[in-house]
Amino acid sequence: MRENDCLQLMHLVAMAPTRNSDESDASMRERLVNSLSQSFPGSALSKALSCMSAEDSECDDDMKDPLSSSCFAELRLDKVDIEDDDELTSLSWLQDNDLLKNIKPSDVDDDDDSQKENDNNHRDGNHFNPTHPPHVPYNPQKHIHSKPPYSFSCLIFMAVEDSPHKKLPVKDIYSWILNHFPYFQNAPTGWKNSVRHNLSLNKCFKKVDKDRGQSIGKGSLWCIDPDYRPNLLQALRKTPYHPYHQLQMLANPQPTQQYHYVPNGMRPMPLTPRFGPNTISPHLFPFLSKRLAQSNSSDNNDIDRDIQDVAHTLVSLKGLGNRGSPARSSDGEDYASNSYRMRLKRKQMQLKTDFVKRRHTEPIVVTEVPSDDHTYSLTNFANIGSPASSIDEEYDFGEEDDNFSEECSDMSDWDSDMDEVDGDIPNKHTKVTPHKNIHNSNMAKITSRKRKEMEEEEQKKIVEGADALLNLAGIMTNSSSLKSNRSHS
DNA sequence: TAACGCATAAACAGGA
DNA sequence: ATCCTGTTTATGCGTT
Repeated sequence: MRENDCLQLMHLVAMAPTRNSDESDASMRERLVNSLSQSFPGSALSKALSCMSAEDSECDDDMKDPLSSSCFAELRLDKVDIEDDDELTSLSWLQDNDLLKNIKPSDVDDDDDSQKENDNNHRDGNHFNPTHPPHVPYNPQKHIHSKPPYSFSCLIFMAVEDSPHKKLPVKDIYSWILNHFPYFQNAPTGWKNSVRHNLSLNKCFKKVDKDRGQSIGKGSLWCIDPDYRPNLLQALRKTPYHPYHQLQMLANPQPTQQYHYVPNGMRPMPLTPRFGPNTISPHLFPFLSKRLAQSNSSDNNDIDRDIQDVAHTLVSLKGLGNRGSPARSSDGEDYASNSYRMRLKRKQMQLKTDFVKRRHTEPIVVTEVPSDDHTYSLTNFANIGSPASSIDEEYDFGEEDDNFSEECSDMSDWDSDMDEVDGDIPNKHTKVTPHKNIHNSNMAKITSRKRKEMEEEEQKKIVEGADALLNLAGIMTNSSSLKSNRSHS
């Protein structure tokens, strides 16, 4: 099964749009693998890609599951060996792909230069580089003297979302930020004040009533206001240094990409890989996939919530609009072709209908204006929802949600649709590959209960694989996420 | 230029 | 008394 996923992933990697139309699948795959491994050494996805690329039998089985970690997990980059880190200059992948071939070496080496500058600033005293160089992929463990390019809102959001119960006391928020962004270990202590200030003032965050008998010390638990969660997701999406941006840039060159035209008439080079408001955001899906990956040990409610929220966001984003990108699938079909877009559009409409049915009382909180992302100032939608006195009333921390799976089961044409888009993705119910035939023959010997468990497990993996594949190709995968949700039912 | 988002600093109150 | 948490106000900077 996992090998099958790997093959699918490789297929999609090969499908991913290339900058050079005549570039081979192999070279494209190699580019992706190099890109990921160089920019984010140790990341689960890059390891998984490396395993598949090299067909390395020594790779752990776990590494073949590229969705075992989320964007947040990626942010939790292990402390990498300094030597290795130096070798893996963050921009080398750009050079490899001719994206920086027109830029002066001094520019290319800005990563190191900025680091040296940061070191100098640090030695000078209390100076910390206030901003991270816009053209250097940010590595929180490496650029420990660069202020993270994330707002405090995003940092808090990530911390809370990365917690098991999506609620944290302020002290743990501090800890999460310190652990993931060593910059703050040496930064002036004012940042804690800023965190508290943000928690208090930012409407995205709400205090949770402490459970009785729960001893967390002083203070309350903080969680994300579900009404504002899409805003935070969008704000995070617009953050230019997300680990998956490089993958995004390779797999889905954006027509909205801002380009800097070099003077000698050479090819333009991308500036900060900033997303436009309607572009596809792959990093949303690793986040979702984390919840999927956690599904083995948690109930489905959180998954439902994330699927809903992310899909809700993406539907609203009209994220199918990979506008103008003449990407082609492996069978030569133009992603921008009418037939392709029509099929995706059908799925989009299906999703839309579903979510309108399910969450018709909840406003769509997706903005195209950055100023609407954050909520120091009140926005109208915030008052539409029910003013529950306790956040627990709005935000279920673990109750089962049965309705959603039932509604999703109505989406009968999903499988066929998926097969149209990518014929290699197996149908979760009826279509059986030869590989699965063998599998099913063995399954027949097992008790029905055990078989059901195994099937559920397998479906999760299928969906995760499909998610990864589509993400790599820059295709919206809320559909596959919803499929996964249905598979839980 | 104004409005806004955001960061930062500071004062203050209340609780552990 | 001290520290932590939470709230509020003020200010400055950058962006739109």
